[in-house]
This record gives sequence, structure tokens and C-alpha cells, in this order.
Amino acid sequence: MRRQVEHVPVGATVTREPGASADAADAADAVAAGIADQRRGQMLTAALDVISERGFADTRIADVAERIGISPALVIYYFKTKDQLLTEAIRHYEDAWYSEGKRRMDALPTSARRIEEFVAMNLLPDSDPELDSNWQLWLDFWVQAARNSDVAMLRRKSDERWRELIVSLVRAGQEAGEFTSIDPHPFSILISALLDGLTVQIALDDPVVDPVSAFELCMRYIADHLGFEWAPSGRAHGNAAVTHAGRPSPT
Amino acid sequence: MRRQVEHVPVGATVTREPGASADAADAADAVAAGIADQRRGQMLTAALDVISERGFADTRIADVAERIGISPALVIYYFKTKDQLLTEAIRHYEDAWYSEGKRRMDALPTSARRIEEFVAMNLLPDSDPELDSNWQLWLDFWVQAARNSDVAMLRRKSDERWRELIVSLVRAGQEAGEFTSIDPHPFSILISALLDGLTVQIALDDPVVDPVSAFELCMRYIADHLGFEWAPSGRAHGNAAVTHAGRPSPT
DNA sequence: GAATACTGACTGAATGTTCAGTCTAAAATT
DNA sequence: AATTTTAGACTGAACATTCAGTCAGTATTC
Repeated sequence: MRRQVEHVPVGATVTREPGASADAADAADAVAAGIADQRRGQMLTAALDVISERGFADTRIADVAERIGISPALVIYYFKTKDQLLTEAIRHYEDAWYSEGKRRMDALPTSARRIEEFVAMNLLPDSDPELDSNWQLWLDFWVQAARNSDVAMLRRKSDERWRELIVSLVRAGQEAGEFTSIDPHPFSILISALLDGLTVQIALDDPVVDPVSAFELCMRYIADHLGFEWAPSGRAHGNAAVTHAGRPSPT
Repeated sequence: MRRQVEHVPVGATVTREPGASADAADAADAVAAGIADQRRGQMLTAALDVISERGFADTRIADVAERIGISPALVIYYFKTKDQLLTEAIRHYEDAWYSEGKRRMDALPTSARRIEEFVAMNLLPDSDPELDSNWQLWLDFWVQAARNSDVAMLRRKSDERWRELIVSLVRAGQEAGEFTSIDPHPFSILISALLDGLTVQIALDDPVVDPVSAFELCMRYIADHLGFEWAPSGRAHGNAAVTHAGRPSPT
């Protein structure tokens, strides 16, 4: 996470540079994003960078301002308070992560492959720097969720979405004859807990749980319980296999 | 965690009150603890209280001072810096938790029961207020471990101890014919990850994962994989079944 | 009477937030 | 077409607060 943003001098119009729009589809919202929206996005990602570097608690608005090359006052101009900035940054990340996750999974043919992608997104480093599983980030988010009811709701909702997705995935796989018929509900709970736990271990650089082995451990468990064949295969890491749909990412 | 500590007026001698020592065994270290050590302990537990209430990042030395009824300066007098206080508080908690855990498990007859106690200690509320699984506390600790190498080492060591304990427990159970013969290593990793994950869910008040159901989910998994009989039984919560060895707790 | 425990008053640095005002580009007016 | 107006983006400098840590000195204990 070292997204250097070029200094944008005071009056420099970053607004419409119609050259960069390759596909007309989302060129609309790329352009429609006025300078204000761009700045917001800029600040949010900068905030995430700082959080992942210094930790949530030690993130100062001066840091995120400096990273973009603006004055701290401007940050407050956009987000009324520091708290709001950081809270929205979390929301931003969580949303981006979810929608990207769904996108990738939709692009895969079998339920087994989809589940694998899901696990990979949780445990393996990602090629997309915007989403790159910054595991420590999750720890910080959880701590926030523990005291900030807004963040708490956000996380509950997010968790629920993911679990439902697992459930429907398992169901689909069962109907397609890929999976054993087990109750998907407790399974989804166990999986999400297991993933969180492994995230903790990875984030804390556990000597016996690196990303790859965690991934394999988890996949082995899943394959065992859903009754399909699975072997470590090539994917090792860098799950960009399905990525590059042509756009930079939904900022 | 709402351990109200009575205000100790300035010169009040808390030092030796030989009345309270029932068993001569550890009366020694109870008395040997001079006023200084008592104060230290007092501050450490007070710090833990504050951390669990306000969160690690928002814990001020004034808070812990106020809780004991002393001046903030005294806290610095004992611990050179705030950071030291908090770091030692973590160590204190982790140590107390571990030794109490081992004590309880040693008091149990079968490996199955021991494992159950282990899981309970992780997931169920505890009768001992000193150890009461303050799940949020763990989240805060993890976040600290992510940036503070001292805490990181502490947590690694602690994790290793626990995993080894699981391994030896499984081995013992296997030799006693209680358990199936599976490889205890990946098992211990999976269990510890699962427990951490469930801790996250519980700490964040997940709508579908309360302590009891998490406990049962986990136990069911373990019983399945180690091949022993297990049913929800009575213990529901409040795992003080083995507690009350006669002393207040190892402060 | 010397060491230890302890405090109140203070300071200095860090940092979130405010505010008055500048600059720019587009809209409105002439 | 030349102008004035308006609104939004942006900043520097000050403000206000919070808090860890210092210090000089007082009480307490042995």
C-alpha cells in the first residue's frame, strides 16, 4: 500500500480529461465525478493507506492531507470530522471489497472455483492494490466496530452478506451435484469464523500460519466437507486470474 | 469488567493484613508482595478495566489513576511510560489467563473434558472477573501486536504454548484411546484459528454467533474430528466448575 | 533520618478544528 | 464581447484542548 498520488496544485483542473475514457460505459460516472468527488475518493484511499501504515489510532488528518499534497483544513472541509473521514474510509473499503468479490465470483464457472476465489480473497495477497488484503486493516476495523455502532452495523451487514453468499453458493453447488448435501448454515458460520481466525494469524505474522498454508488448510477443510476434489494447484497466490475487466477499480 | 476498587487514601497501609491468608502455601507471596507490588498489581488490573471499557487507544493514564484513587503522577512513578503500563497490562492478563487455564485443565480427568474446558475458557463468559473473557480485549491486543514487536512476541509465544497444549492433549487422548488418530498439528492450528475467529464474532456481538452457540459449534467440530461423544450438557456457561481453589486469583 | 510512596501544579508538544480570506472557473449581466 | 457576480475549492494561521510526563516538595514508614 504505497499509492503515491501526484501533487495537485491549487487551481489545477483535474476535472475533465476526456482522453482516458476507453469504454463509454462507465465513462459517464468517471466524468460525472466532479472535482469534489475525485477529492473525496482521493482522501478515502489516502486514509486507508495511512491507516494500514500507522494503524487506525495513530492516523492523523495531517498524514492523509500530506499524502495528497493538500492542507489539513481541506480534509475537514470535505469530511466534517476526522472520525467521519475514517469511518467512511472503512465503508469505502468494505464496499469495494464486496463488490469486487462478487464480480470475480460471478466470472467463475463452478461453485467450487467460486468458493476457492472467495477463500483466496480472504487469505491470499491480491494483485489489485486497492483491495490488497491488508490483513491488519481488518483488525483495526474490528476494533472500531467494537466501539462505534456505525462501524458495527456496517460489519454486521457485511458479514451477513458474505455468509448468505456462501450459503447460496453451497446450495448451488449441491443442486449442481458438485457438493455433498450438508446444512449450509452452520457451515457458513464456521467458514466465516475460520477465515477471520486465519486472518488474525496472518495479520500477526504467525510463524506457522502464512497466507499460502492458511489458504490450503482452509480449502482442504472445505473440500473435505463439501465433498469435492481439491489440490493446491497452481494459483499459489496473486489471484488476479479473473481480474482486469478493463477498468482501474471502483473508486 | 467493573471492578470497583475502593479508594485507598494516601497513606493507608494495604501492606500486611495477615488475616486473609487461609492456606499457608501461597500466603508467602501474598504477604511478600510489598505495598509496591500491590500497587503495581492494582494499576495493571485497573488498566485492563479501562482498556476494556474505553478501548486501548483511548485509555489515559488519568483514567487508571482515577479508578484507584491516586494521582496520575504515581502511575508514571511505577511505570516509566504509559506504553509500558499498557504493555505490561497485556502481559499480565495473558499470563494470568494461561496459568489459570492450565490449572483448570490439570484438575480435570479426561482429555475430552480438558479440551472442553479449553474451548469454554475461550468462548464462554467466566465466573472469575479477573479472567472474564473480555473478548474485545483480545481484539485490542491483536491490534497492538500488529505494531508493537514486544506485544507481537508475547502473543506468538502465547499462541505457541496453547497450540502445543492442544497437541499434547490430543496425543494424550489418543494414547488413552479416547480420540481418533489424526495428525494433531494441523488440528491444533485449525482449532486455534477457529477460536480466534469465533472470538471476533462474539466480541462484535454477531447476531448469529453468541457465546453459547459458538461453544457448541466448536465442540461439535472437535468431537466429530477427534471421534468422541459430546452433547451440549449442562455447563451452558459460567465454567467455574473447576474454579475456587481457595484463592482470589494470581494477581 | 533516610528511603520510599505519593501529590499538585505545571509544561510542552501534538493535533483536531475554526476562520477569514484567496483564487479560479463558470454564470449572469451589461 | 467585456464585465461583474457567484459559488466552490482551497489555504495559512491561529485556537483550543487534551494529555503524557516533569518536578519540587510533602507525607509515611522503617
